[in-house]
Amino acid sequence: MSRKPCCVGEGLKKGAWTTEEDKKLISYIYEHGEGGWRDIPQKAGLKRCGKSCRLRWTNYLKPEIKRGEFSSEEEQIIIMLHAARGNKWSVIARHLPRRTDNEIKNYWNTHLKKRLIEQGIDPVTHKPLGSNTNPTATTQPEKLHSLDAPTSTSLPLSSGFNTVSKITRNDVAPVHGGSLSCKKGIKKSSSTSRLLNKVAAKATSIKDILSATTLSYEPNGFPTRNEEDSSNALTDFDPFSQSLLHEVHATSDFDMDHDGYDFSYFLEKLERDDHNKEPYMNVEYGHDLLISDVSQEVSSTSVDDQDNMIGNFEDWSNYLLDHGGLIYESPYQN
DNA sequence: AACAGTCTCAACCGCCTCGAG
DNA sequence: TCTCGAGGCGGTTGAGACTGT
Repeated sequence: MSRKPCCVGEGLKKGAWTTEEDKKLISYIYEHGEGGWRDIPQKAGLKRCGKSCRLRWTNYLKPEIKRGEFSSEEEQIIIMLHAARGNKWSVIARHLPRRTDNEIKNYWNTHLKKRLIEQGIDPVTHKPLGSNTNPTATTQPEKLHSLDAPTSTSLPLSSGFNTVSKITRNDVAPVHGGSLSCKKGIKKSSSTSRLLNKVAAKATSIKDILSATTLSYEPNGFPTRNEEDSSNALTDFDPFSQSLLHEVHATSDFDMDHDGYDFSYFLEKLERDDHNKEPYMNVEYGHDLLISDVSQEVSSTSVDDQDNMIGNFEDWSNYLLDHGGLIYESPYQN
């Protein structure tokens, strides 16, 4: 017994939405609010199925959606979260204010995945491609960590990171076929390790990010317009402002051309901490690094969950800040 | 200019989850 | 407890844009 498909109906239109249809949908939702998607097409005078209306609204028309090119910080947060959670686009989207899961998914599939491959990193496992046999997957361990990090980065098999290594773009053999292009404004990516350091530097602003994007809504589903508070945050807020970037660049010697990929060390530390039951960050690899309990995944409206996420973010950033010397010093750097 | 190959991303599809009755 | 429908989610598709020859 199979369920009747949602979008079965005579004369229902498919394909690209027209401006006129958009106007009708926006107008209806502005007046009546979101919800009751099944009834919206008829009430709004649209020959679309409710699901199509919902997708069009949530992925494209919703006023708070941020469109346009992803910043390098957004890119790297995606990479990091993908490493932690896999293709959980909706979970990743919750950590990227004003981005939709669909947009993130598309961006991953068309840009980031290729770039990781180009760098010799398996986009599924986030391990070096062919790590068991690839001699380039090992580098001088003494160069990897300036603190008391172990010189070996091997992990137990169960961790899924048994052969994690530090690699640089210069280390990576050309991808088979070698024609992965970076089109349309794609910048050379920086490494996840730099991401972690950058995010750590910014992590103290995460509360601001979250609070700035905690919007109140009118009954019609649109953000409350209040010049004094959250609406300013909505329209003006840029979680990756140039001033922040400037600070980060100043402290991390940001260099797009010489990248490491030492996220693995971070994960290794998590693994060790978990085994040792160290209190300050008790999460396992495979759990959300920001939201340690899957059952507590963030609801965008839950204060408790948000606090929980902030707490995890702080733990995470503290870890990174405590290991500020993690940045891999590439032997190829000048 | 024309064509073919490639890329991008909006939109669709089908399954899953959750809550109401 | 079960059924059903709404909404959510991740994978996939295909039209149009872009690029190379």
